[in-house]
Amino acid sequence: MKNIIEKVYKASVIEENIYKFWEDNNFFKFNENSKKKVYTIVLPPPNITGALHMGHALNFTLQDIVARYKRMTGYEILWIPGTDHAALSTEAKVVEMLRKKGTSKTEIGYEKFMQECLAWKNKYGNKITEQIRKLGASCDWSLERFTLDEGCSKAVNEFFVRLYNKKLIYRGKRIVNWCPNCNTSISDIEVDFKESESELVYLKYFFSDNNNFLTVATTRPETIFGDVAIAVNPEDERYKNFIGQEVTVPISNHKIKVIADNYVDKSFGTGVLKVTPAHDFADFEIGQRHNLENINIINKDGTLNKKCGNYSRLKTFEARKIIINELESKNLLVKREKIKNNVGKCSRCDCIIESLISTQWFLKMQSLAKPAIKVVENKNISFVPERFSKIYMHWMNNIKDWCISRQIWWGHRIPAYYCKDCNHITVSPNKINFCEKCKSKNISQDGDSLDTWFSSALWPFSVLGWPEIQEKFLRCYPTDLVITGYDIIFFWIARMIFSSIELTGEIPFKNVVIHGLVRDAQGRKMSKSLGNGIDPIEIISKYGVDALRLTLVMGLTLGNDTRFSEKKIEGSRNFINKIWNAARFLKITNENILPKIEFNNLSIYDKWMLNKLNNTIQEVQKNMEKFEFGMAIQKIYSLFWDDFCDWYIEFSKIDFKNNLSNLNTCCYILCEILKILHSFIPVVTEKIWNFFNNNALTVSNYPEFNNKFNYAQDSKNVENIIEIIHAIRTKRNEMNTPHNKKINIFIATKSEDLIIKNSDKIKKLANIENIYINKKSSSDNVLTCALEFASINIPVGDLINQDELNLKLKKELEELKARISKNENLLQNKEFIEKAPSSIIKNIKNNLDSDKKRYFILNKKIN
RNA sequence: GGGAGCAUAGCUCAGUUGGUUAGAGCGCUUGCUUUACACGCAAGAGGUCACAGGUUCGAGUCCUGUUGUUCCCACCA
Repeated sequence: MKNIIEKVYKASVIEENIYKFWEDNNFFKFNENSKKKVYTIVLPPPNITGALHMGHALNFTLQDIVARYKRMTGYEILWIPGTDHAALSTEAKVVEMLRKKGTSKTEIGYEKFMQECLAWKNKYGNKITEQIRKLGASCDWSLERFTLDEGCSKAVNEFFVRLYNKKLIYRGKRIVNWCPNCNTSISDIEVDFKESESELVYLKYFFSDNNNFLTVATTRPETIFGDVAIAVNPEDERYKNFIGQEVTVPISNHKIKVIADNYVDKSFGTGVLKVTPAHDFADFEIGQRHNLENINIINKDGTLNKKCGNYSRLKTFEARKIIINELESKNLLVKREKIKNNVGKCSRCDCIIESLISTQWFLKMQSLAKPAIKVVENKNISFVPERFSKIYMHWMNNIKDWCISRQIWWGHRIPAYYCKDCNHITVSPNKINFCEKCKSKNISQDGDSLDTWFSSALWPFSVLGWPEIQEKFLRCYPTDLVITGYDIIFFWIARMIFSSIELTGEIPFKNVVIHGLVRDAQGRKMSKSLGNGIDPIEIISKYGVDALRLTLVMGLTLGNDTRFSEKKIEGSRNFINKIWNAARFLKITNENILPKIEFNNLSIYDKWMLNKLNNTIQEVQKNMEKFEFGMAIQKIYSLFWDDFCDWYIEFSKIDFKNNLSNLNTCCYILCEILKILHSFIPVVTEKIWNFFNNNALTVSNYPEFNNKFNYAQDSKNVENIIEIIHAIRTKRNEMNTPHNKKINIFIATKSEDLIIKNSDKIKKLANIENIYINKKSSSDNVLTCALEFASINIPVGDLINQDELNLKLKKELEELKARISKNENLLQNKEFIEKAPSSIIKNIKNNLDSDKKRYFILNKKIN
């Protein structure tokens, strides 16, 4: 064995086998017959486009930490993996691929195109599921799903039909966001408003019956062809008299009326607004209010249409420049000025969004939002951190109808059929071949597909077999947890909530845990355009998945962004190597070592360590229940490194020699720490566990807090020994005496017994030749260290600069003095004594006593 | 325009319901091949907790305001 365990932990070699070991043994498989309580986690299915990024790594790490923790604390875990068909993104990728091959989607046709997309899914979807495994995610692969598989499609159709029948889904000709590049409508939340430099141009609209004109300011002069009115605020004294009069649109020369509408801001521009209902959401509403015509002047490819005369076929932004020139040359321009305004861009391709009128399917939101607000208000669903519920609430309270149809092929085809004979629309979950009204066979299915989030919204229950109500659904729904980034609260979380309430009558999950973004070392968002993305899979092959997971979760605060850097991951790797070596040390010390507490043979050091472990288990468990992962791992880290390695193993080494009983206890403690570490760093812990156990760590039981490990007095004694050793080491350093040089010390103490009994430890860890207890040092030239229960004197030769030392002592004395008087004042303060809890008062009294003792000794020494 | 987050050591960040002398990792200084680990060990330096008020016996933590910064939402053409 000695030769087998490498001195440095080699992650890549070991990781390959461990996940396979878990999977082959079905450890992550949901057991329907289990009597355990079920804990269900909703896994956010990654897109099948591209590879997993750092955000996924964080997301899966957090989910897996919970899954493994819950599994070890006795739950039956249901965690169903899957992928999302990512309608628009995938279609764009496949279209691009076809373009490179010299063909196109229209050329190959619908069926063939869908096959191409499916081929893409099979290729890249599998790559992604492999990567999820690499991240160590302990999900049940036998239940893997895809948002476009048969079951999900069935759920989607059912959803559509039910809501259509309730008149919550409707088809209408309305203004929508149109991406000329993706060539489809998109929903409001897929538009990002970005500040950009624009030009505000002031145009003259002449009155029909005189030579006066009104000046209108606009950033989009090319849309004048679609003007149907100009609007002023009814309260605006400047323009009151013009309301109802007729003006001529410049260049276009069609006549429109001046109308009054409260929407118009008197202070912006000239206070006169041109109304173009077909190409502006606000104008659309004005148009509705005043019963105005919608003149669509923009084609779906972002060019002006034939209503624009000479300007037709030009891109809107090209036409704009030329129109401004023409206006200028015809003296129809008053002025131009640079302004900053928000321009809507497509969140997927960053192309400028056109607003235009189009026939689309919409989901009516008002009535769906109400119960979705209530369940969060009532805390049936809790957001962690809490503040995200406010963001959710605000959005839900101001929600608008959701445009759910997309002019693309890859996705769930809209289950609506149009009758060419009677114009009736039949909406059906199954394919039909005749009109439900006139029975004509002359029907065709809607060519559009549904927004990808329409199917994601059903994910928590569609993966449980809904619309059929199966045993699994009854047992596992509502689910317990979903973890996701704050960037998809609206896209996904909100939509799952209202869909679930509407369709199942239940909330989809009880807890929504929100994490932030993973940024680069400089705090920048990782992005393709910046080229600063770090591939988690590359990091895994270099440092191992445990190191990656540890880095992502160390110091993490939920909801806040976190930075990832090479430096950080080195630290994590070092920690993992430390665990590896501690285990290696125990194993090579005695091959027959077993994780077993030898209660008859416990030293005070064992008891001290068990006591610490026990307390940490309790604290960590509290943190885990509250999803405080960063805090939990911090405590385990410190327990392992600072307490277990730096003190406990070092103490134990002295007793080890051939004492297997002592080693076994040490091994037991290590294995308990492995258990609480396992959910964070599953691979290395499983591997090490394997040194000492025949079973699998991943299905072992999480340790529980136990009062029998409350060894208060022994622990206190060990703390005192540690304090002595630490004090000596510090003094040694002040004396410039290296650790490898033995020294003698004199200790004055009332705890003579304790020190005698543990002198071997003190001698070893502080490298002492002789300890003289309660004897006077022959030399007067000594360094003094005053502890609460002992005073240590170290004889020194002429090695030491006495002045420097006195300076230090004086500084310490000053500090002591200040603290003593502060605490004395505090204890004399009546209000403090009355109001402060007794434990605080007691602590202050204790501190005061020990400070006074130290002060006394040091003061004596210095004078 | 509305809302939210952040501001703590040189850097990156923790800090749970207010409670002794505010923590970690990295970096830095000094020393060390001490029977696992130099991806290590030991010791150390380094902080008016952004600023100004307030509540309280007691404030990094609660309240009000200010400044800086990041983000989200919103139809200023």
